[in-house]
Amino acid sequence: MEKYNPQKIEAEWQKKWIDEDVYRTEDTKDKPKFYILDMFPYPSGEGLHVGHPKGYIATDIFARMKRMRGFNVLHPMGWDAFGLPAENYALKTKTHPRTSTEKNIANFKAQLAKLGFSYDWEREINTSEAKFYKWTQWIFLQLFKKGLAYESFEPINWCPSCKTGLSNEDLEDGRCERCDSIIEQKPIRQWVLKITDYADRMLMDLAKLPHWEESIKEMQKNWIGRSEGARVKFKIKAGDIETNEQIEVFTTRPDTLFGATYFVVAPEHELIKNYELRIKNYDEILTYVNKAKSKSDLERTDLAKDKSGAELKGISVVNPVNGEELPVWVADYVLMGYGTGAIMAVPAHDERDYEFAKKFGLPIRQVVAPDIKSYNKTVKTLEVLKRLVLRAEEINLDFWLLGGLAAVFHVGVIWREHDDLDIVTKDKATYEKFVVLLESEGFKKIREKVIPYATYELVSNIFQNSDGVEIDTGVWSDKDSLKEEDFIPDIVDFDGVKCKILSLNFIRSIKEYQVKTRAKEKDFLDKKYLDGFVYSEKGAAVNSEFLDGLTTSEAKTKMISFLLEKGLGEKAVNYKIKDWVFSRQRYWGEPIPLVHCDVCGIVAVPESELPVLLPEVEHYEPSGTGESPLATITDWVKKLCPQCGGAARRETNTMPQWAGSSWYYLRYLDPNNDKALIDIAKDKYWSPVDFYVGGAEHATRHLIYARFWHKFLFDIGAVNYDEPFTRLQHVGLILAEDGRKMSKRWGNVINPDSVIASHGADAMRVYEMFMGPFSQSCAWSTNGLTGTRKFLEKVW
RNA sequence: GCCCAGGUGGCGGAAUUGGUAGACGCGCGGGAUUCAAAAUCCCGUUUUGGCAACAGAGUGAGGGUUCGAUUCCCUCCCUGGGCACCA
Repeated sequence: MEKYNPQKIEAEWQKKWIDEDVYRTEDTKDKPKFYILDMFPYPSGEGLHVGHPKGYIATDIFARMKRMRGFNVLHPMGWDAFGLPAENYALKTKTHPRTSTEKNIANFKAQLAKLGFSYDWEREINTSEAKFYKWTQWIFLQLFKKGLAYESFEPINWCPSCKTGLSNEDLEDGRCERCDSIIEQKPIRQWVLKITDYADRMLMDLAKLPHWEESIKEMQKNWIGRSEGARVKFKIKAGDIETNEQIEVFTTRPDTLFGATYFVVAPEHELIKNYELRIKNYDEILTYVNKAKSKSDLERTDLAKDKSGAELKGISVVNPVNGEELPVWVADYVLMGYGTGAIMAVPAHDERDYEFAKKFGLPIRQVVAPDIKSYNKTVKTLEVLKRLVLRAEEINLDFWLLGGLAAVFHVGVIWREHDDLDIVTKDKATYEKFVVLLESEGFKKIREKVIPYATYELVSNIFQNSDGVEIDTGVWSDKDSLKEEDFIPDIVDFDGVKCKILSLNFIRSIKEYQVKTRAKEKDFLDKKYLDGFVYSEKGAAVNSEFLDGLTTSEAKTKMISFLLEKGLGEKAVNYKIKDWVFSRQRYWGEPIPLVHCDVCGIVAVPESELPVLLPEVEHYEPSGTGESPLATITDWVKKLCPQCGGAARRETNTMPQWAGSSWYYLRYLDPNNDKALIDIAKDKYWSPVDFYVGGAEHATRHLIYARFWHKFLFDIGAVNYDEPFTRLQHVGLILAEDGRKMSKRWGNVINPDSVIASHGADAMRVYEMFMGPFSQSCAWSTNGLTGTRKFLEKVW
């Protein structure tokens, strides 16, 4: 027999696939659909290294399996083609970004082709092509019309090296994610998208995504950063006179209001300016404020540094709960960007306040004591088993198959309480109702349809509780493939009700037992609240008049209703996420389709005039003045106002690189539509994306932005579903053989082309799937690659 | 500091309804083939004792539940990732 020769085999078949156009995807509706997507790459000049295709290999295997199982599979690829590297390259070489991008795309495509992927290239997209970004601009206009895009002059993150404003998501440790420069706060005219309006929904709807990785959902949760508490109003006193002015704080611990001993505002807080004449030491305060403002965020938020601040002499505030007068301080440990930029300080129960109080000799008053009872808590443990169930979607019930010792089958009802975890009913009446139902109609069908998927390992499921022996008589499957997304397409029709067969987890038993006091609280109890020990946990209220003796959560509720009654506060929710700074003062991006008119103000470019084409320029350099290079093209900037016809100017800022990627997955469904974003009927069939694979570094950028835009598109009726990606899997990095990141700098990059030449594409594909847990980063090993090649030779 | 994920041979790593721990691959040892080497094929390979049969120990550490724990629960340690003066 001929020797295994991958180079020959692979070339032969890849040619055949192209000649016969086998991977063209039609919009036929006679098969169930499956949309499987890779995060599309930025076509860099470096080309692919072996790490890039890992995710593509996985999705390709999955797509092929789904096709063989009878699904109509959509598996497209495209290019995230706007962005800084092409622009920086243009600055250096005067090559137009479009030229270098096109070259890079051709290179990427050739490299991908050799790996034998089954993409439908008819649906290829490129975010920098006018026929694509026309619709990116269209989405922006819809956001603008709904008041979700606004112009702002507030200080924002500014990268002095890239000479552009950046969003919070674009920072890493206070540095520019691209060039590592330290970020400054600079007031720049900018466009901002109101992502905060969607914060709550983006958080709540994470619950709709059981097939997303926990770690990514967790990151998004933290990024959105919802906290519940109260807004409390403090009256301002100037000298001895109580004014009618009030100042608000946000707190998550309204129960500690009796422990407030002073009050702090951020250096940027308007109180300072407004009370200039009342503050006796205004010069001193101004010096402090200016010093704070001149620091970068990185310096200001450095945890290691000492607390600093100054007292605003001549003014004070009144604690609404006991009328106590509190001194007001300014300190840079309070941030203007969170809550109201002012806090009530409770040094006994907050580490930062404690540190500050110690340094400046402010009083400390305990109002929470650890509650021994609440730390000897009862813990519940669940025992979870997998069951075969019949799911009747029409009547929203699951039927639980029971196999008695005599192999007689009954059906029980499962109350659907959560998505994956259901509790078997103990209600006998309901249970018997369904037994009757079954006995009257077709045991036989259930036997025929269900039994092939079931096993009867009764012996291995005899359990003994402390109560005695219990025999589990359920019918379950030993087939792991019975996951919800992989339901067996067989439908059992019983008593006119159609049921799917699938396997579900359910709680078999709940055990309770006592847990001893945790070490942390025990330390505290032993010390009996000694000085030098901050207690920021829950407990019982003390020294708090009407709250005394209540647990922390009871005290919170009571305090909030007290404040509400007095009109001095209310329940409130706060988020960490900030609005999305959406404009960039750079060239290679989508022009923002707006016009500035002296008479009408800011006017949208009419949709019929889209796309606003990115004009050619002579110089790509960002001006550094807060305007993009487009501002220098006077002919282009000049534009008649669409509303009044008078003289006006185009907006010259461009969109960030995240704009195109926030919706590109939709365009694959209908890439050539020039009448609409996409045909809503095609969206109905193909959406949402069933399986999405890409790097975890996008958890709080691309994946937040895309969910935001998608929900917006859902709200304006442009799409049918309110979440874009059903299942998300992140792919781990491939490190170089020396354990470092693959990089030109280290000279340790492995090129897929040379691997394919030496071992073949199949060996590389098998090896990359075999390296270890898919989502973990892992070092390349030539020995391992050789192993898979030998394995393939044995198969051959 | 807080949140999340993880910790199994010389190495990458299998083992999820709680039921034979170490699949598969790499490496290593031995053998076959060869004049010799490479490649290939076969056998062995957690560890301790033993010529062997076999016996003991063993999934980061300690405890718990169970007839039975890599798997469930608690406490602690370590590694990786994320967030961080977020009130």
